[in-house]
Amino acid sequence: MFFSIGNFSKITGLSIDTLRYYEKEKLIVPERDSHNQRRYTEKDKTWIDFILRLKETAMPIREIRKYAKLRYEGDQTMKERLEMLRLHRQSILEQKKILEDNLKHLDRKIETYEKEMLSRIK
Amino acid sequence: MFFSIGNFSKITGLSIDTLRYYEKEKLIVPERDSHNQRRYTEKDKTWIDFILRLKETAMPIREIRKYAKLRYEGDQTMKERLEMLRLHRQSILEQKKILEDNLKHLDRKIETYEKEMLSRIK
DNA sequence: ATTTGACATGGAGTAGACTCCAGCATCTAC
DNA sequence: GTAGATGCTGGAGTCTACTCCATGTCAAAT
Repeated sequence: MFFSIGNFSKITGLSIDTLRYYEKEKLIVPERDSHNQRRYTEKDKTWIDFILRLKETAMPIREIRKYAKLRYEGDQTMKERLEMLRLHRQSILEQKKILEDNLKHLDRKIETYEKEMLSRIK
Repeated sequence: MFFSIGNFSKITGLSIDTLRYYEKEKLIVPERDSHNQRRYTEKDKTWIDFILRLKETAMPIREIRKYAKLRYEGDQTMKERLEMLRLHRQSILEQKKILEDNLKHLDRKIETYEKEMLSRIK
């Protein structure tokens, strides 16, 4: 089964322009049919879902491109990719820590505000 | 005690240009001395630390400006600010959830990769 | 008295990640 | 056989958040 760029846009939620931009940046490079139109596959769907996860965890396109390059090079780059994933895992843990720290701080601030509001009513 | 923009830059870790940019965006507007030079205070330090926390939790400058405006308007805007903080708290929880979900997924992927690597050695 | 250093302003430039557009090809429906 | 939908390319434009630059003021050091 293949998807045209329009359909792939719908199932991924990415705009057609974004898909073409990602292709220009070599993140995802679909095959072309006899009329030079893009044919995205199920595999492309799996791949873009992972790309989106990398984006959600703040990986810049430059870095995703590095990973994509390895991936398109095939199995012999597995070790290198695994290394990238391990590093990225660390980055996610750090992002989580920052959020948690800020959440704690925010909760204290909200509490202070609430007390202040109460004392104002009295 | 006052800080010149140079000193304030050092203690906040923000560049002088960024501080001036934040002022243009009305995030933090320090007093001026008789020579029109900026005089940042301890309060400004506390305030910018909070701004940085908002930035770390992905609040755009546009939104921080809204909060800053309320804050500069004084105590009567407290309720509104509290409401903003509560909403922002929700946003942090959502960001955390996304990270956690992605971490779980990444961990499974790493495991798969590791198994694949092992089976390759055999 | 002049050089140096920190500060000021207004405006231009940059990086990243899209987003939009003009001009052209192809397929389908009427 | 023409209109409309969909696709293609190359390149320009947009938005956010800075970052850099030219020009100018002022005070302290030499």
